[in-house]
Amino acid sequence: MRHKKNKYVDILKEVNLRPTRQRVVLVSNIFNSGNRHINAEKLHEEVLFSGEKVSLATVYNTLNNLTNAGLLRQVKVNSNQNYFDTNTSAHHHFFDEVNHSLIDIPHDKIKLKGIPKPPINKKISDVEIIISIKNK
Amino acid sequence: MRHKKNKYVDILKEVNLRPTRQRVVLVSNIFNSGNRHINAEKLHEEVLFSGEKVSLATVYNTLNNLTNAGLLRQVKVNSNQNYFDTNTSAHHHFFDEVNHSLIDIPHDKIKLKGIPKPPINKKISDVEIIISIKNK
DNA sequence: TTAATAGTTTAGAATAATTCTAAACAATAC
DNA sequence: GTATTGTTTAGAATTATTCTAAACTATTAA
Repeated sequence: MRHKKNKYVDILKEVNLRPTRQRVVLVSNIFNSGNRHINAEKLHEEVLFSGEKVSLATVYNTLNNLTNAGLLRQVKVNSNQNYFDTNTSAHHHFFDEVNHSLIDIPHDKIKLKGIPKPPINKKISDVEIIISIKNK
Repeated sequence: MRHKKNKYVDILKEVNLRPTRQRVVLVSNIFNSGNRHINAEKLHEEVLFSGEKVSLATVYNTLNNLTNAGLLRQVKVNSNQNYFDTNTSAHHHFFDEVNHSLIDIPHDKIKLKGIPKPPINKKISDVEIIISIKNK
């Protein structure tokens, strides 16, 4: 049973993060179910519920680690909590103001025309479209 | 000298907010210099610096009052603090990641095509484009 | 005008998300 | 295996913001 292949261990190794028990647990939780938008508190609850003991500080650390490693991306919306998106490629979002959930919009679905030049000595690092939605 | 006309008193009256000393001070600070993007802490400093005594709680209250009255609009960016924009009409923003400042982009400068339909029973309440910029 | 009332301001406490600290612990390299 | 280095943890600290309730002030009605 030694040398069992573990996808999540490999993910962590690839970005030079030690595959500790906590990180493997978190990474598997985050990445085992398609694209997700999650916040620290919610992820912590999920992990605790699944029976693993991980502190909230570690959840924050790991989310930040993964973001810095390029495996996650932060999405800033009109909510107190920070959301982390498993989809790190260019795309946009619906933001549901009622239940604070995010829905991906594929990048090429929306065509943008006329993006102005940034001020001198500045360059564009990101273009985000957030479409807020509420109940009819 | 009674009945001196005061633009800022009128602004407050129009939205049914009592023109108290503090509110008049804040409103004149906010609106006397073209379009601005400001946060509570900064506004508080400015007002104190100008010699007026207003508590930070009142700054927060007033910013929220004015936002609810439709005289300000919140802009959510990747910063800890909330920014309030004196331009409440539809438009977009550059967000300077280095010095956390916002720059307006006129609404009709950018053409959007292909905005997807929101999920059933939801309607779009807002479309925001935030173009993050950093130093070259 | 003045008194009553209804809304506002304030200091300071409370809250909530997040980060920090430093001691205990665990993964990796040798 | 052991040393080294990185990680986790509980709890404290920090930061932005809101809340509380007492003092105060603008407005209303007389």
